[in-house]
Amino acid sequence: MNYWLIKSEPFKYSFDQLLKDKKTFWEGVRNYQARNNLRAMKKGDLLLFYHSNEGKEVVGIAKVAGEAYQDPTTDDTNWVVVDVAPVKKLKNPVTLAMVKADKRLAQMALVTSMRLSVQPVKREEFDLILELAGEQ
DNA sequence: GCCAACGTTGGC
DNA sequence: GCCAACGTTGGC
Repeated sequence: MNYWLIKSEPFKYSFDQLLKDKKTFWEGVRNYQARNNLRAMKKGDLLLFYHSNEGKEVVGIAKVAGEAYQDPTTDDTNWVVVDVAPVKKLKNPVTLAMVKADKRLAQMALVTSMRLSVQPVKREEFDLILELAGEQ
């Protein structure tokens, strides 16, 4: 089981929208590193859902509902999407400021590779985020 | 809206 | 294959 963090601008696709849709395919990734992370995802992997720009916070947990396949929105075979389903909304969103303020999370890609839109998360980091969210 | 960081493109 | 130019992302 692996853990990941995916970013979305809330006005483009928010976690609430995902809760409403029950399932979506994660499209629009046009960065090789992010793409490679998508390809590495396995069904059942857990995802932190981060809102960039507005909010700048982790708002929910989602999971990989289906592994990478050709992005249906383009003919370019370089790009893939994965199926994503909501798990739960966090009681208290974890803001970027909180993550940055916590020394234990200083190594998170969210801090070190700010612009990467699909990034791996360590199990300890995932647990810490849940702790900060008041989920455990 | 600005700008820093960073990834990609294209000329040489 | 280098690197300057350019475009995009995302925090502030």
